[in-house]
Amino acid sequence: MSRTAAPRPRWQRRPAARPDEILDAAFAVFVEDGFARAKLDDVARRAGVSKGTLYRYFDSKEALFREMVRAKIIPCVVQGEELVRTHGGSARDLLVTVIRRMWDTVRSAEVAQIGRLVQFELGSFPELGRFYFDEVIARTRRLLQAAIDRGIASGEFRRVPHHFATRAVASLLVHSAQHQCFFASLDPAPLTDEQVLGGVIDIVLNGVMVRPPSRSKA
Amino acid sequence: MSRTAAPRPRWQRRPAARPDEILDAAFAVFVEDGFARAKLDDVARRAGVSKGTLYRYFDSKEALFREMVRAKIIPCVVQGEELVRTHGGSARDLLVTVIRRMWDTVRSAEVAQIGRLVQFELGSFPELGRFYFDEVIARTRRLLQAAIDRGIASGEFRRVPHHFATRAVASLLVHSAQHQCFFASLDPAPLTDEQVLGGVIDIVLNGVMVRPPSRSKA
DNA sequence: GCTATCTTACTGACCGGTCAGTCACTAAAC
DNA sequence: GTTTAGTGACTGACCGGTCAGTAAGATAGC
Repeated sequence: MSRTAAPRPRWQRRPAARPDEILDAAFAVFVEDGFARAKLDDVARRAGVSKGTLYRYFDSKEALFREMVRAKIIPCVVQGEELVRTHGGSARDLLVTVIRRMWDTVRSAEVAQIGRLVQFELGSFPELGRFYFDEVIARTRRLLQAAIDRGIASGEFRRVPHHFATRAVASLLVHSAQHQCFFASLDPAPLTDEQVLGGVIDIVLNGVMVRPPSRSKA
Repeated sequence: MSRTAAPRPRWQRRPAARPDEILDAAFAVFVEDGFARAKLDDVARRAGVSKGTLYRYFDSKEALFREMVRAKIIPCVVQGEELVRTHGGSARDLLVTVIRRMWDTVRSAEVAQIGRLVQFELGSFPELGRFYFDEVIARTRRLLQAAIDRGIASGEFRRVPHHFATRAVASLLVHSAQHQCFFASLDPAPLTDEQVLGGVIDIVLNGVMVRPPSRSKA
């Protein structure tokens, strides 16, 4: 009678799948609680393994945190670089497209949460700051600057001092997105995502575009 | 012989001064370590009292944190409101002045750190979010909007949709300031504070100012 | 194809350090 | 003498990290 029962072992060996599953679980738990409050028991439970297994794949809680950030954020940067490299239209078109795409990225709860986490944990993990600056901030700046430079070359954009337009775009997008994520629910008159995005594009373009020679309305 | 010695008691009762001293110590420690990692023993030592004394003035670690945020951030908002209320010149002048003043505020390590802390701890302290939105974000927006509205009324500024200019100013300032605080040291080619501030003003004005009727250069 | 053997992925009870919060006590100050 | 600000040793919960043990599943031998 019990011949057919229990063909399923109590657990399975799945060494190839474990690391990603653990990173996903770690993301959820670190985002929820922050590094210090996050419990490895929670990560383990969520990943469907025991705590000991975590230590087979990651050296420590810190190492797990670092790998998690890396795994979640790098693909977003690569995607943006791809877009700039392959886009064909006008510079204005490219910039608007980049901004829209970047908005979708930073507006996602996932990335916004990572940004929040990283900024906070910077003080505790110096090497995390180095990594984040080099691999996320600097690369993002470079891809934005490439889009803007194209517009300067074509005469569509003015040459903003100190390449500040790049930083302005990044600041507006990141900060607005985080605001939408964390404060919109508290706002009695929140803006929609479309309104915010439109606002960012409006401010950026009208600060970046060369003034049309004559456009008086009256 | 020992008649003159030891007139100094081992400790003094100073109930009026303790709360502020404890709040200052709490600020330093919370900023350094974040809420979860901060140790009340450290706060006590820094304030020159014992841990038990903390509990005479504050109900819990959480309460201490909330009161600390309140004590550090509100004066900054009040100062900004004052400025807008009393300023006499043109709207452009007022806006630039507000931006400069606000930059000095958010650029200070103290306020940047509070912002970082608050944003991070939002998830753990719902009522902190409510307080921060109502008493910091909303009030700051209102004072910025007052400055911008003055410019719209006088014809100096265009009417940006959804009052987004207000948000753009705040985002640019806060995010740029935090960037200067936390990442400038990692940047191989950092901008000076003056350059960043100039960049913000440039972007904001050229997105906000009504285009001069004719200013063709050629 | 069936069992014996070996490797190693995985488990989970346990340990030691940490720290928020308590309380019985001390002494400053009126 | 009374009040109460202030002390600091203590406690109990919590959690990162360990490790001896278990069993999955691959491989070898027959």
